[in-house]
Amino acid sequence: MSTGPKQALFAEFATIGRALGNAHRIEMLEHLAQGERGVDALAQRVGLSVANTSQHLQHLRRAGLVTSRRDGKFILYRLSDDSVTGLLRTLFELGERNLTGVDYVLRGYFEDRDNMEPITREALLERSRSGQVTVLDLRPEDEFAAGHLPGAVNIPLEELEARLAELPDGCEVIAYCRGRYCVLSFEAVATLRAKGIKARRLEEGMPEWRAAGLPVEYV
Amino acid sequence: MSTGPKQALFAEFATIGRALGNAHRIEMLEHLAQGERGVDALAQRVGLSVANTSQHLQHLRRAGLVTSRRDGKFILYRLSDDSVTGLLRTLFELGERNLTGVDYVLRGYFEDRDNMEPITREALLERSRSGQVTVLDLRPEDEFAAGHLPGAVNIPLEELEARLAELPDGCEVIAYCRGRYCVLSFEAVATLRAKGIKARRLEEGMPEWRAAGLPVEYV
DNA sequence: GCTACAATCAATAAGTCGCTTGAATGTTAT
DNA sequence: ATAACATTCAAGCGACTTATTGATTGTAGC
Repeated sequence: MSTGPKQALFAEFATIGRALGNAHRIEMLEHLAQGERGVDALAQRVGLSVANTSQHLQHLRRAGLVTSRRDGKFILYRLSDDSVTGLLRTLFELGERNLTGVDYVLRGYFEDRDNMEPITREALLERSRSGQVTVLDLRPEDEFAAGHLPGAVNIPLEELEARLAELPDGCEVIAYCRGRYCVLSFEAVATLRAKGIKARRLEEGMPEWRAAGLPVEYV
Repeated sequence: MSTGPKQALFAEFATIGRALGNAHRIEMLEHLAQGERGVDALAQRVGLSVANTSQHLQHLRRAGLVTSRRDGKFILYRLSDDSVTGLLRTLFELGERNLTGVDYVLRGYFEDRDNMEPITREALLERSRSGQVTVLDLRPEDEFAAGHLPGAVNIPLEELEARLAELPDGCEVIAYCRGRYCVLSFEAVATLRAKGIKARRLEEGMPEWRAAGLPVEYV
């Protein structure tokens, strides 16, 4: 009926919605939440062609979710705003609460999700003060270098089995990675338990930790 | 590349994004944030055919954003969760900050947005305690009846010019409606000022007021 | 039962999205 | 300059989305 300013505004907001309406783009946002990246690097991580990745990124930019800057040959993209992480988090929480499909996937893939019961940030802080735990970061080295939890050990998931010896004995391992739904830590916990090592997942990942204003280490 | 659980999860979350990726659906959500509605009633308010509205609503339901219940001949839809309002709000804030188009629309339509400078909830609470202001609700009567600001006067926008006499003299009018971007209050402020009445907009609308846990009147 | 009405379904046409391919632009290093 | 590389553009294809139409299901009231 009326096609006034309200419709025009909502049409604008809808472009943000559409930008979030694709699994690849959400995955890209999760990666960019770790730090800025070039197109090629991102393309590799999400397993898409460079041209395709570039188009997705422009889609995200049109929606105001990412910005870019040139650095020599590279064009580096990053989240345009800390609140993008917040938007993603709200999206995830809502999905986990109201979408049956989410629960289905989580249960289907990680049979015993009950045993996977994650530990919260607060609980981790408390327990790490008394030195009872080893904090394990499963992301690639460059993401680890761009900021990680204080005192965390970095072993990228692919190398975990080969480098089990680096983990101190008798300590419970708390694994974390990119975010709430990043699978690295899920797989790590499964691997560790199969080897008889006590392990649990941290509820959330690096961006949420950062967003909560908790200390970040760059060593 | 890998099409693991992460991709499956993100695909689920993307359905929420797609649901938000259409201006009509966002408008529907804003209406449903006022209270539950039948398909026909909603269709009229957003100016779409019933069949089309029904399809949009099913889209929203698939995304877990709305639920429905049967009441006699009617099927009433409502937001499935208070956090949907929160998601919308985050979306709006992000858009207002990062989308040039939003600013363009706001400026283009309401030439002197500076004069429109809205008043915050807190400021309204403070000033209304000393009785200096008239709070004006511009929504249709049924939405007013489903909950409104304490002490508010209800004059639907279409009737405003005819019912100016109902407003007390010498009092500044604070106008509000469905939400941050609902135009009713914008138009009302313009109308009132043209008549020489001091008027300002409340920054946000009913759902945000409710979400903030502030008192709601049902008289 | 039959009628009236609310809502959904099914089929369609026009438009948009997502991915691929190959060419074009822009920057660095030789 | 020229070569090498990162990124973007442009065209094209198949798949999905949106709005319309008319038929269908389900409920209330006679």
